[in-house]
Amino acid sequence: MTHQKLEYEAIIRSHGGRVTPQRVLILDAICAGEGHTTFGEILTRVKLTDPSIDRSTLYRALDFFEEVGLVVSAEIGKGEKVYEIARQKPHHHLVCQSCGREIEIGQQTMRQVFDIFQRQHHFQIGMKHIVLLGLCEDCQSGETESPGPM
Amino acid sequence: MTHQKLEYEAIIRSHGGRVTPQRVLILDAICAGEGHTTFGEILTRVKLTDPSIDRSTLYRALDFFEEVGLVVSAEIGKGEKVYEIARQKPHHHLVCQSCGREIEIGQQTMRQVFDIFQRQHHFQIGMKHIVLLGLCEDCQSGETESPGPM
DNA sequence: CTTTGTGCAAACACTTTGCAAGTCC
DNA sequence: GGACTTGCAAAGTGTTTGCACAAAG
Repeated sequence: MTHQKLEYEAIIRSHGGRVTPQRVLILDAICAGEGHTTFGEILTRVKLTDPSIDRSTLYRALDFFEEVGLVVSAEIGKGEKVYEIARQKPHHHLVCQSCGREIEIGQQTMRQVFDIFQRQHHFQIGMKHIVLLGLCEDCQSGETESPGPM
Repeated sequence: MTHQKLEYEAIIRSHGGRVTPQRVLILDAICAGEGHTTFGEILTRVKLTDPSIDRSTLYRALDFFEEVGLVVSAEIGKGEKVYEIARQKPHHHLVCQSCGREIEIGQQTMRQVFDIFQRQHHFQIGMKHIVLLGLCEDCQSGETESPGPM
């Protein structure tokens, strides 16, 4: 984790941002939470080291980290938002049954989907390449537009 | 929709609840929103007919409807909650690659998943029976437990 | 007539914003 | 020193709660 910190700093700086002790602390706190971590968890963890850190600082830092791609967030049930360090992962696709177009599903998206199954069925998806069929944005209007039961 | 109203009333009453014009209006408003409807949409629709209905009434009504199973809600991105009338739909499964166990994915779960693809890729999943492979709750601990990249 | 539901207003919780002081580079 | 960040406090949003009155059964 330590040598990665250098990379964080480079990314932060390359976006015109500054490396402050608060931000480092926050990143550490997110790392500390294996996988997804909630806002509250991060705040608690951060406050252990520096109780003077304000909620607004955390909000702003998380926004910034997401913006520069250091952190990804995903919504999980009950309005809870979870954060985690971004990294490269397997790909998944959406394929349009009408025009054949292939769309790569983003990391964030798949994370959200997997989290749902994990939370609601305690099931860990193991597929490294999922393909889901349906209609892409363009074909949704052109197609039969069947609004029937999902 | 009209003859279903009788069923709603029966369900409401069977739970010791009362059928008020407000509740009927709210149910109608949810029905009117083909599929998922947000809190705001429901409120707007309801207020068209009766502007005196209060937000708190809507919150309480939705809670009640969910409690008695008349309505299901699903979280979609950004803390938005969507509501819809509960009913039977196509099934999807999770299949354990270790023990072969088959788990049916709940309506709510799949709704959430589909909403994610819709929102983030504007893609409408058209599959009537999706099967996802992975590890079920029991096998997650027994198996290799590879915590590696997703 | 009893119990439940509604509307209103106040209370809460969570997030965002403005700004002066502090800090990074 | 200049630009970016922080902490604090205030303002927004969205949701919940207390209570007297109204309505359903």
